[in-house]
Amino acid sequence: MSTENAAPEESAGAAQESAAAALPKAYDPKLVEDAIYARWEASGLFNPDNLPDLEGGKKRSEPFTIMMPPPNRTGILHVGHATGNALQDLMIRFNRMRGKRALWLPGTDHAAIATQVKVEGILREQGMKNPRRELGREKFLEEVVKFAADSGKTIVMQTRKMGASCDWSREAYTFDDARNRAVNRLFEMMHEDGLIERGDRIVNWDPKFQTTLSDDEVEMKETVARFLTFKYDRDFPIVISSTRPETKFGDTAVAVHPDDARYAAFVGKTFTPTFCGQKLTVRVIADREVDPEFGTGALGVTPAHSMIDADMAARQSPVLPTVQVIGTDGCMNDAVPEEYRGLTVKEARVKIEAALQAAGLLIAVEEIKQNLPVAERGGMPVEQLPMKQWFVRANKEFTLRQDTLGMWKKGERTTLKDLMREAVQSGQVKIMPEQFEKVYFHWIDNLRDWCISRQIWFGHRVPAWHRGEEIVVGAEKPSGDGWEQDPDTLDTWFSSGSWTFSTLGWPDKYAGGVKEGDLAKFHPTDVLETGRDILFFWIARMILMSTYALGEVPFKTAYLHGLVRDEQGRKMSKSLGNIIDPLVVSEKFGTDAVRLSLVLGNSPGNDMRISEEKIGYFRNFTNKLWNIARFVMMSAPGLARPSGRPEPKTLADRWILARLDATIASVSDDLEKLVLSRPGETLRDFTWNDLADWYLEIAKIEGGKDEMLSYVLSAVLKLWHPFMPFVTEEIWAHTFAAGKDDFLMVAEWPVATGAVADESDAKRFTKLQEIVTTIRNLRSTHKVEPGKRVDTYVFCGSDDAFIAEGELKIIATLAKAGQIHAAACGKSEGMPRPQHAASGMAGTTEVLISLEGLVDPAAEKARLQKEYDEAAKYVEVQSRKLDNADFVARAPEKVIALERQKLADAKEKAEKLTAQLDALK
RNA sequence: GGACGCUUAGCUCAGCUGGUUAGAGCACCUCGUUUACACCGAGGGGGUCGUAGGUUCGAAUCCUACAGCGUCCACCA
Repeated sequence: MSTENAAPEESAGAAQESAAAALPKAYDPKLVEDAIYARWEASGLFNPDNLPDLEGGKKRSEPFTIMMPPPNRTGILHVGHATGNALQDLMIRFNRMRGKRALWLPGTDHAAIATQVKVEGILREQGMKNPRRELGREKFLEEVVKFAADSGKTIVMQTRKMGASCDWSREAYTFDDARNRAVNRLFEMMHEDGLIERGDRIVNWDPKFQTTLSDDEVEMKETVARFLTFKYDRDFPIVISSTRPETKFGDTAVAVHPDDARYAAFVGKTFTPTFCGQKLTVRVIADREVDPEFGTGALGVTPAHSMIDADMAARQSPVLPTVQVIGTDGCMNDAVPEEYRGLTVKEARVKIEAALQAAGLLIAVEEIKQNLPVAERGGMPVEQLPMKQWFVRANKEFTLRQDTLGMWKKGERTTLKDLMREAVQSGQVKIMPEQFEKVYFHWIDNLRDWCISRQIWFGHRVPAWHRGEEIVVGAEKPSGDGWEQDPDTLDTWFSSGSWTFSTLGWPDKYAGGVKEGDLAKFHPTDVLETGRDILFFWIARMILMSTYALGEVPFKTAYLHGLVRDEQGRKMSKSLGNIIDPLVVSEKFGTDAVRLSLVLGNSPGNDMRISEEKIGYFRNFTNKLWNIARFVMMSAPGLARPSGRPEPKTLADRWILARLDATIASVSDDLEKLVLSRPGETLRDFTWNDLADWYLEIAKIEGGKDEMLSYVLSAVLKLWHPFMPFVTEEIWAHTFAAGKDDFLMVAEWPVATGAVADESDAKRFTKLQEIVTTIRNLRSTHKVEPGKRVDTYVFCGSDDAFIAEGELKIIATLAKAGQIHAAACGKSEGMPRPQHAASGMAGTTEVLISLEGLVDPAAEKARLQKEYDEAAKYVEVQSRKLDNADFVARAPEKVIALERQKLADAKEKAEKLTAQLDALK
């Protein structure tokens, strides 16, 4: 890794110069990105097992692991994926350069229902009416598998385009054989522990896609509903209300509040009213959940079609019977009178209202706002139906297995809910941003049993076998004849819940509670970075699965990014036409620019806005860095890979090294803490302001900067690499790379070497900048011709650092001053003041430029007067503050000293401005 | 109904545990073809930090209430 003894300096320099000249003036990402990615991939360095030892031969020991949230194989990557990729690659590349064994494991998600729905849609567009029926299970699945395969390929290609340094040799798919073994094993274990059971419960049913849904897949949509107040029949003594009269055929009770005097006499009695031609058996029950203020204070209880009613029914003794009146097709079933059978719920609702009206039973109709449960996917209404399904029991007590790792005590009684809660409460899993932990706990508190069986075809088949009434759980078909595998598939989140450990070899690499291979090396993972919208769907379920199966958390930190919105803050959607396709903008502006625009200004949990304008800004920045490199290559003929920190020769050298050190320290510290936006901003400020605008300009003046420029540029490239890998790697190849196989990607992260500029250096440099700015300002306001050099006089204030000859030359050049007359504090007596001059203040330093005739004396006077007024006002404010006895008595010594200094400076400034004003007369 | 978050320059946002004469980028105005960069450089204008109280020597920063916006959860049959 040493280049010190390369070619003789001169020829190396010449080569460099011509190389720089050969570089185009503008960086063109299109020409280099694909080739760079191909070289990275070919190097094998994405695989942590191939990473080189550290300097001094030290082995990499500490792992750093991220599991890529597998994108759904439903199409193409969107800007949300690109955001995740940029953030994860940033963390991975930083930690790789820091010397860790960095593993970023990629993959894709079969996404069961989402993919099947997508393919059904495509087949319908192609003319099929009912693809599932027309094709049959086997043929239909072939179509889905084919689609998923294509989609998977596209996604992997797109992930490469984004520059993701993930280990493709370990790529996983949620629906491959290894993941299937994990799913089956988990199902068996949980079944053995009584945590998975088959039961008759009320489930969410999607009549359109003909499948159950979990609670999290159901959303509430506000709608206007007709709220009917009526009686079942003339003789029934209680008036009830409902927005869904069609379900009343399934009523088995009327519930009232136990303290409601109006109905107390009826409680416990059973009636047999006839509702729209159907004889009901209705018990009047008391339940504290009933709100006596709402409606009539009495409600018809329909245990078959409402989870809440079902809960109420279960609390009764004896338990209320369940009468199902709606079928899986979303239509009234045979349990209702003939005239209603086969009607959709909507049709039945209208018909019943009319019937009640005709019979004189309808007392009132009111339009009310109501939240209707609809499918998260598709938006169609969801029915609650009683069905026999498989459930994960969140509240069931069980005994922790003996072969878990013992982060939780083996053999103890617990519940899945408690495991999920404790993982975060104990601090073993940290959620960023922290406020999401509350949301997480709240979700756990409200969690019901999780229905995991789905009636769709694409997915992991439930590992259970039926023969008549017999059921056997297991991946293998039981011996004997007549066994049929359960036709249902598992909720896609059941399989993705095991993502962090199934991808590392579980269960094969987990014998008797001992982790082996990758599982031992990389689990628990370090960070799980994903969108905040899947906190419940996925984060919570991974914690559940991992703590249950391994007794170990899946990751130490869950980092949740917000939604990416358009520049007006709207969600991106096809219908709005405001979608930003990461690949399209990468093509236009370069991948690095896209990545920067997704990382800078992005804080965990908060939505962020993105626009082409913003990406364009970062494209400009990549070009800026490119040109900084071009400049360094041209102006430093001895450019070479630095072996250590060079010896600074001038004030500017000491200053830039100190600034670089501070930048390295701050950027490293932030990235360690997973603060990802601020370090990018810190770096940008350093690169653009300190380095390009000041140091490089000074380097042109001072010269002899080969070592300094080599050192600073190489550090800057390393610091930027995790943020914008392509342009930095490309520059590296043209500058410091020892050969084709020497990648910046595995260069070691810079270390702050300790401040080299003391406080007086920093102060002197700041003063230099202020003086330059003041002169430029004077020239600009007095419209001095651009090329014209004017004599300049600088009178340092009482607190100013001495300005040396070398610095005067810098000031003169940067500010295009002519001769500079300068005097340090207390040495200005002999120095002449110009006759005709424009004057200004750089802090307490007076700056005058000699002018033949002022452009506008009145304007100049007004300008100085304004400046004086501000200074005078500040003097007043500060004086008042320091005259305040309470302030002087209570504020800390340091603050008081600081305020005194500010007052003194302001006074000095005001005095000098007074003199300047006088001189104008 | 409950919880959480946001409200700082025309726009997008920084301002960590209270002490800056309140910052950046974009946009805007003026000037500039100086051999890294016009995907650039130099200079400039622009904010009583949502409102009202409170704590404090001192509040954009802490507390309370209110308003507006947003998100999540629950859901009254």
